Amino acid sequence: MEFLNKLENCKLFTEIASAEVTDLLSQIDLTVKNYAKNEYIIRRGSFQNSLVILVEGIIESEIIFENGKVLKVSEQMAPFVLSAALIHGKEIEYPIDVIARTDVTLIKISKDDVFKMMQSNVVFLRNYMEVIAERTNFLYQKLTCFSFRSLREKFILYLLSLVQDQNSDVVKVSKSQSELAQSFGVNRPSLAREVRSLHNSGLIEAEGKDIKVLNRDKLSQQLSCKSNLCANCLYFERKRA
Amino acid sequence: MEFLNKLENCKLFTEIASAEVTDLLSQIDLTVKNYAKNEYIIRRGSFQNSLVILVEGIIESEIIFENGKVLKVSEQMAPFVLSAALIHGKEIEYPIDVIARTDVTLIKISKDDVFKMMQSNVVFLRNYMEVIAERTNFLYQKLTCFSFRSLREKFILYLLSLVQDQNSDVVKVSKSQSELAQSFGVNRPSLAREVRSLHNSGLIEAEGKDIKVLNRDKLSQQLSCKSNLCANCLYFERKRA
DNA sequence: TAAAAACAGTACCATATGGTACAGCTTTAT
DNA sequence: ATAAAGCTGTACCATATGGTACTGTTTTTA
Repeated sequence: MEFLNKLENCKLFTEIASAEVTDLLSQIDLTVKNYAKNEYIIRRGSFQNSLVILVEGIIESEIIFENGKVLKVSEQMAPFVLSAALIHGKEIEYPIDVIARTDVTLIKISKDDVFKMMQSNVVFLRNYMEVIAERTNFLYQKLTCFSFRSLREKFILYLLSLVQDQNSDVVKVSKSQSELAQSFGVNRPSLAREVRSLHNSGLIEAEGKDIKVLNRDKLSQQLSCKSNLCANCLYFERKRA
Repeated sequence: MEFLNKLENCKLFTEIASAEVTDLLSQIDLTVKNYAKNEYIIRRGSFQNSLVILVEGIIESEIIFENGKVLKVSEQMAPFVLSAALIHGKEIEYPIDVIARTDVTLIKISKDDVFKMMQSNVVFLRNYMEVIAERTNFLYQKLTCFSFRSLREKFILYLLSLVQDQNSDVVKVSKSQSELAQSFGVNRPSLAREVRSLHNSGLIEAEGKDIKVLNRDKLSQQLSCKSNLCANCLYFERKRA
């Protein structure tokens, strides 16, 4: 059980003593799977019956359409729980593609075994429901952001979150423009144009991946509504402790 | 317990015998609440700790922004379960506004009591998870539709769903243009323009709320991707048996 | 280290949608 | 019955974004 310590870090097992976790897991079947970088882990349209716990590596959830368009939904690093809600539906086609962005190790637990664990440990049940609640909230926020925010606003929100994360007005963008554009659901040149526009209005200084926020307040004023929706964790979910 | 029969129709209690439902409910506290038409049931930004079961009437979930913009997320008629996932989160601000569209009766059950029921009845737990799975799927579909579909496509999908529902090429639109526009997240005149455009291209004959689909196939061909995402239940969730 | 791939910057034009305004019709409330 | 409110249809212009193409730079891969 070499993944035990990694599993324990996962939100599903917080506040459950090591011994109890071992006990819980001994009642069920775990499948350990490895995926190479860029391999598909789940395909959109398939039927999923297993809970997936990412114990090593980084994955990306995205929707890849027939016409080649891509919407990047989120990016997550281990430990992370996948498809906690969806496996409990009947005949639900998985709505997104999940792809390994690095080499990845994950654990699969069948739906039935998930139920077993829910019934045999209340804390696990609580944790599980909390994971689902957070994901649901994430989806609502994403939806909100998509229908209310212009590209300019999306980028500003992203910038402000970087400023907060890196605790500095001079930030380094870690994503490529194409990636960002895919997260925002827009064309890549459109994003580049918007960055230039913010630069030219004197709100930021952008040079490659280095961006200096010149006036945080003026930047915030560009937002059509101040509600803190979307401010955090919207585009890329944060690492969970 | 006058609402018992109505509660039993709710998805949460399917495949649970009447006697058992009574038993389950006797262990917990139910609060019955009434709301008048157009009253707010839940406000965006508030903290919700109770499961809400709609037993009578019609409600609407929407996001109303400070600048007056509105996105209609869904419309549901009794029996329906609300906030099944979100109440289990810690400090999650409710992401949508819920409004009574008719006079409404609903039942509230505290988060703790929900847990009690989950633990004391496996079928209830299963049903509960299924409700959450469906809602999650709905949100993903909505998100997908929002990022991939043009207004024209959204309207075509809506039309095709009407054709299917009413089982005829001549359909009656039951919603006002403003409502539809809010569901699609666009301006009202933009929608009107698009309807005119479809009419002028000879794909439909639109006169007021009566629309005749002249060529179902040609209409479908306008869709950028054929995937059956969004085809059903996307804009307005269907009545659940 | 060289070749290939990915990337950022930019230009150009097309088009979808936003925003506003107004007219005439229909439904709802008084 | 009348006034008020809400609805559809339409026009006009502004603007945000899409789509494509090309260039030069940086990073990755072989």
